[in-house]
Amino acid sequence: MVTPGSGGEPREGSAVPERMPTIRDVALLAGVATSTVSRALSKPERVNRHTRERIEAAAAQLNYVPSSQAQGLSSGRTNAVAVLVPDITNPFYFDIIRGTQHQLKAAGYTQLLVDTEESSEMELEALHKMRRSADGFILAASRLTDTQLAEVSGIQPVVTINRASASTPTVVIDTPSAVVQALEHLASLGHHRVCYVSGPPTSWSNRARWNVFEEESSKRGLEVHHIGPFTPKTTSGAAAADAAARTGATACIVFNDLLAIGMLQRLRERGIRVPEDMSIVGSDDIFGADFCNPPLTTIASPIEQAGRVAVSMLLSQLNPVPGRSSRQLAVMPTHLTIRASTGPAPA
Amino acid sequence: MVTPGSGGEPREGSAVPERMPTIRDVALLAGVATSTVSRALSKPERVNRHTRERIEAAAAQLNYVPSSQAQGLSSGRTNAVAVLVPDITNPFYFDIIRGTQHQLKAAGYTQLLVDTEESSEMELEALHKMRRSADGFILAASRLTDTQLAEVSGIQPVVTINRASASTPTVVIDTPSAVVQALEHLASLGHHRVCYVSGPPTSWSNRARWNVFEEESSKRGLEVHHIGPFTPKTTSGAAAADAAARTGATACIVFNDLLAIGMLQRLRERGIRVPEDMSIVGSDDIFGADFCNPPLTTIASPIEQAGRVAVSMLLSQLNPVPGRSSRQLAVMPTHLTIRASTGPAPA
DNA sequence: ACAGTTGCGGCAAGCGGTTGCCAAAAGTTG
DNA sequence: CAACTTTTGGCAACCGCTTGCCGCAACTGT
Repeated sequence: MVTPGSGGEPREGSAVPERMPTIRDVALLAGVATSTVSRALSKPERVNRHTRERIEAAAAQLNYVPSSQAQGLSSGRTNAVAVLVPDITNPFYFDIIRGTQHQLKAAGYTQLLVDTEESSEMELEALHKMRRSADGFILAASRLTDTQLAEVSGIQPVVTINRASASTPTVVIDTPSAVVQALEHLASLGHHRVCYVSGPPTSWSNRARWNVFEEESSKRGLEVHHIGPFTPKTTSGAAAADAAARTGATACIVFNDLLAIGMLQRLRERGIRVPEDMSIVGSDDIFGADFCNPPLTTIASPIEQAGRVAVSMLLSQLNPVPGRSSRQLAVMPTHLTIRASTGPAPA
Repeated sequence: MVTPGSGGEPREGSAVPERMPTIRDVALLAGVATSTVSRALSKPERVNRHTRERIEAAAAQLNYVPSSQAQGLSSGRTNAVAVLVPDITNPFYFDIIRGTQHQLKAAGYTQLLVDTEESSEMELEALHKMRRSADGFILAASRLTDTQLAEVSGIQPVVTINRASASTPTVVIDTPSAVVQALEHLASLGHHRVCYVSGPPTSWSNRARWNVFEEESSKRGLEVHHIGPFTPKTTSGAAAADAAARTGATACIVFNDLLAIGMLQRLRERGIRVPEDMSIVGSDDIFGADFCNPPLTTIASPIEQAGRVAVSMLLSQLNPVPGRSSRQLAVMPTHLTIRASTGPAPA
């Protein structure tokens, strides 16, 4: 229709559906059975070296790539791992994604990335729909209840990140202990009225941080305030900043950097100086925390590493070593990174 | 071994390998043949409504989810699209990933995310290894040569982003035209000596920007400088800043925001004021460009939308509508977002 | 030289769907 | 009411690969 040329030459820019070589083609070329090819490629020791080399040559010549689909069908494993994050938008998760991606690739797995949009329903749905296409799941900051989580992890291999639970292997980032550091830091700067700026109520780590905050603050005799919840986005920072200013607190520990950065912007607009009038501590040390204005004092977390560890834990669950039982909990250390958003309490 | 309890109750936290329901189970329960189930689920009109409802009920009851593997095996499509980006670390690609992810999910596709680490070899390798597991590819800022690209896109459906090529459908972000705007902006502020801070030499968009920059600068009688190439990361900003300062230029247009933000930091360290002593224009308007110090004037691009459009183009290539031939080129508009990093030329 | 191992490769039965083809059932028409 | 068309559902052959089982041949020890 387009070009009535002789013999249907491939149109430029469109895929030629030329049949891909199969294991059969390789077997034929190498003069062996398909089973031998399969073994030569996956369990090299199961096949004579000479035969194997012939097969490898044939495979190379044909440019053969096994179909992971077919492989999966018969072997029952997909060699893929799904990573579910509440919000792809959030730089925090990007570091996680980067970590998982890296480690998964190294182990020969494919990463299936899913954005659950902070919704436990979507999370469950993905978990359900993908159970056939992934060997395991990594849930970053899962919004699931304990019950749901237990149920899910009874059905398929799961590792959670920043969501402790008895039923599931977990890697948690130890922000609570750094909250203590942050509080000490603020106290030593002379702050007496401190405020916790809360993130999503469904977030386990938010609850964990608040608990420590409250406990430690009162232990130190500080006047404690609590505002929120706020959506953990820079855009919610304005509301958070206003609310924080109203409490009369001179220092805030904020659920995460995103929110903290948003607050910084708003405070600046309102002429509230940071740190002279108010100190701000964020959490996560995401991309941007070092170059915002002022640079943010924050609870630095090895986020990417957390992603990596999560993958390791999942993989050791998928391919268990008979002797050693796989680790159920990894705690990633954190520390306070002090930059310019914290300073002495106003006189 | 762990608990010698009676009858191997599932160990907490480990997956129970309970067999998943297959299409056969559904067929049995509904009292029809598997073929009918298959059809009821994929081509509803091909089956009597009453039968279909019975099948749907059975499927729901069994909690049946078709195995995408098996589906793919027989149908030849995987319902997955691979997205290759040069560097997951780079916020620019976050936005692309977000866009593709969104659109792919809406179309019922799975996204396979791959980091090619700025290497054309890894890109080719991924393209090759995954050709069985993905129906198509989206190459963001591909590092491939025209020849390689042509070859690849002759074999499989590909859409590129920010990498124009005759052989492949492409969505380009029209930064060049915004470079003109930026240049005008700078000229109107009285700048006469301008510098282009170059990104990776393998980047098509870098070349495109430089070409326009050079042409338009000289057309306007500006003294043009060129420094680089630099790796597009904030850490390269220091070197870039130093080099830029040495040229004597009063304004820089920088390959991307990452690099620009890095320069901002370095300039500040060196006591070179932005914009009083030097104006900086970035490109992309990534996360962070609005809250760095000073906020960055930049060429804003609808990055996420570019990702979405790329997916649309790919999908229309995968499922062609007989009548209409699919679009080969989409140009995304850009505009200059003026913030605080540009100002009048120093006297 | 003989029975017992061991190494290596082939056979064939799936894995869980899809789909071309066919036949029975149902609906149409003159 | 017979002949014809249209629905509708079943049969069975794959899709490409893995794997349990088997048998042959070469090797071992006595």
